[in-house]
Amino acid sequence: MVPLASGLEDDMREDRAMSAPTDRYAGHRSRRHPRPHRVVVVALPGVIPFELGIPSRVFGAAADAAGRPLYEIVTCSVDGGPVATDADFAVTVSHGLGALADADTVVVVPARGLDDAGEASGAVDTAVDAAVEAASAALRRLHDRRPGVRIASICTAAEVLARAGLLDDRPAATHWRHAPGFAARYPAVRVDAQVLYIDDGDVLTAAGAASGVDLCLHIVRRDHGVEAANRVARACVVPPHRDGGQAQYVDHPMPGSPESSTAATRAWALDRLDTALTLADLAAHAAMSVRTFTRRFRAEVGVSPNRWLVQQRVALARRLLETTDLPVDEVARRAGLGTAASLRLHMAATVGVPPTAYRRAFRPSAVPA
DNA sequence: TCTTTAAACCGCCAAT
DNA sequence: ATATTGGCGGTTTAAA
Repeated sequence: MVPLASGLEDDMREDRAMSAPTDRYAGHRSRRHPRPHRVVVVALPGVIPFELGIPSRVFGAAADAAGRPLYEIVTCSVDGGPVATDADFAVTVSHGLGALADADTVVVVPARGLDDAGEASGAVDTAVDAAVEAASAALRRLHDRRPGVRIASICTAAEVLARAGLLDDRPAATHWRHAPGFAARYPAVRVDAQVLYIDDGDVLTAAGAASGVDLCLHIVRRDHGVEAANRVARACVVPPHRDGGQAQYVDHPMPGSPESSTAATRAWALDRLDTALTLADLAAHAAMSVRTFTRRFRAEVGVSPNRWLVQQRVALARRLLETTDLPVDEVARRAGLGTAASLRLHMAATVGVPPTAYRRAFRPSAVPA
């Protein structure tokens, strides 16, 4: 008899689902052979070059074992104006929104002026506003006509998706500074300010620029598996996997309203992961009973306190393995996991790779095969 | 690998 | 009346 509510089982199921094809992406896979998967990056006027480069960098670095590119990248400027591109990658530039017609994945990147769009004053940059309007109308049409197309946004570009109605009744991530106004403007959107990114199937949103990298990696992982995504991560010199956050599967009461009462305690705990932290310690810091703390934590974060703690500890251990040559025992100690045996156990369960092999992928010289 | 033991988890429910 | 709290205890999980 398998325990029904075993969290570990859940996690392992998640991991398997993550590396295996799922039904909702079947369409993308079957279409892969006729022509490469086409990613269209939508640049609004005033686009921020740094953010514009994120999808092309990540998708551009994705290649199969033979080195052939897995994605074809087209950047299109909404207003038909010129877009500065990165010469390192084969990026086609298209003027206007026509390129959307045969997109498999669309990524909308943020632009200046979006972050304070529709602020209380009502003073909206009209050029940006017109472009947002045009882009969202085009996305709306695309979504209606070809429901399988993936549409993603990075940072404040969630504005465009929301305007198109694509986020109605769905969970969405956006930049934390942008979140309150955003939630007020689009009450139908379930804004989640806690997570890095949210994959809601055909609509995906990332919170900030760095999480935009995480989201793009996540897409590569879904399309082509963990190996391909890790190759991209190494090429881009970023950690291969930051989880989008379990909160995406939690029903948030309503956007904006409840300030998470455990956030301060989480930050506090993150600073002392190397020490022993009991549930009682955390509850004491939050000035709540253990029972209330556990319950609130579960509601706000989506996982139980200890499970979250272990996740954070494994994440820290991975960072140490990636960036230092500390002995595995020392890594385990600094991450608060006690012994190397414990670290190995957790990494096997969540990452699927034991510590030394994991390090070898990042620091070949430090760990002779 | 198996055993032991402490801690965590969460449904239930009376008290607030 | 409804909502939140926090103690209890059976079951599950993790560390040694």
